[in-house]
Amino acid sequence: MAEQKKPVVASAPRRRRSAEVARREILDAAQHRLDEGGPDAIRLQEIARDVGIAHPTILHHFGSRDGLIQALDARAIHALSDDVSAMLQGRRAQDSGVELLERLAHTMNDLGLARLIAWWAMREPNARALEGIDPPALVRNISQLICSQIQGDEAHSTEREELVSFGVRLAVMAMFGEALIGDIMSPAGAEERDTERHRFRAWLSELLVEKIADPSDD
Amino acid sequence: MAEQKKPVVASAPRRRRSAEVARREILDAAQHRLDEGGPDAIRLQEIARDVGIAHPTILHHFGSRDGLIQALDARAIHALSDDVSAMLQGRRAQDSGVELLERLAHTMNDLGLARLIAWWAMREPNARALEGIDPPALVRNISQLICSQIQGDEAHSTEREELVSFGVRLAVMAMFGEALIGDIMSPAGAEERDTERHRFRAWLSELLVEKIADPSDD
DNA sequence: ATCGCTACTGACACTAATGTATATATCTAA
DNA sequence: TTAGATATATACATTAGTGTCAGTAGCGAT
Repeated sequence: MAEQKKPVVASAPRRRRSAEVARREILDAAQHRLDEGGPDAIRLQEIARDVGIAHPTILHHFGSRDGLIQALDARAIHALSDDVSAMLQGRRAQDSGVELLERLAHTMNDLGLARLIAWWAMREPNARALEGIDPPALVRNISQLICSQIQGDEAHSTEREELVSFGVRLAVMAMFGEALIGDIMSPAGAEERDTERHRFRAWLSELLVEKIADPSDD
Repeated sequence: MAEQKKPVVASAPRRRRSAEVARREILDAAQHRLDEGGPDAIRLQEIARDVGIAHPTILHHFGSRDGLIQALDARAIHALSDDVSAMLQGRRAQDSGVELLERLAHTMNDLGLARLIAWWAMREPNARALEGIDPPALVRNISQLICSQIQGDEAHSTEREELVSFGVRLAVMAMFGEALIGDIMSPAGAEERDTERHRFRAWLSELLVEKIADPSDD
């Protein structure tokens, strides 16, 4: 009974990925959509079209749209974690502020972290800690990690602690802002804009190192 | 034929606002929704319920959901404009960096400007200049306005111009970031958090004034 | 080779949100 | 008081987007 309708046109030959690869491709496409058009642009059908699959496949891999978004969050969080720990292991940050800022800028921009964070922040009231991953807490912890790393093992006063935390906070804020609205703030063309941003970061790192290394005020 | 169904329960007595008041109430509610739950939370039916009206009334006043959002944008832009020009007229900003920052923080936070800007930025690729209002351009222009105001009428070198623009840029970025993810960065309770933020702003303004007033480097 | 697992698909059901049509109530003005 | 204008309501249409289901096809293992 109920004979299955045969498609009139032969459908394109099916490509079968491993589950892992499929998940990665889907996440990449979703990330791309988010970067291009914001949260509203994360549509299962669109993402599926980008990857070249049918949208139920996404649901097969992630369970639901929300599952996909959670996976997106989790991936970004882990990327940030790895990034930061690599950065901290590599060198004592204090003596090369520029590299720290550049690295931070890269993570915020190219990995699309700034957009994700901003999105979390907007949903914050209902921001649930998903499967053990609490993005806000992790960002906070990471910034504290950087603070302690900069301060090293030397004994330090409360004022100095605050000084360092303000410095890190400023750096994070600035790089976050740059990633999100840097384009808005600088009117120049693409090429010029890049060098301008580099100079801005260099200027900022100098400012920070100066201020933090020599707490001459109050 | 087709006799109109009479409502069984007497509906609440209708309150009739002026168009202006209605628009304002609706915009307020929409803004509130945006602040609470992010862009996705801007739902006509929910907003209507908040105001105490039926959702077609919103469509009557704004034409469409998109019209509502554009009105929201426009209102925020004008608020920012007014805010900034008032700030600039009031005093030469250079000698009181704190007030400038506080004012900026207020606009970003309480007026919900940061969220709107972030939202624009996310949709940026397709960000259309709506009915003569181009939010990114306006933000950019305003920051340039501040720059010129700070620099005053004195003759100034290119380096100094860049210095000032970097300073303003940093201030805007920091206040923008604070408004969006300030909560994430500071773990403390609400009371303590506020004073912490004030101290951060004070610190930053000092930093900026110092650096800009005395360009001793490079 | 063929067998089983599962990635994948097309068709469809369901929901929720926007938008439309038309009637009604309230305010202002004469 | 009446008349016009319009802010508002109810009911419905439409669409778009998520999620379900049952069947298909590619790949690895025996």
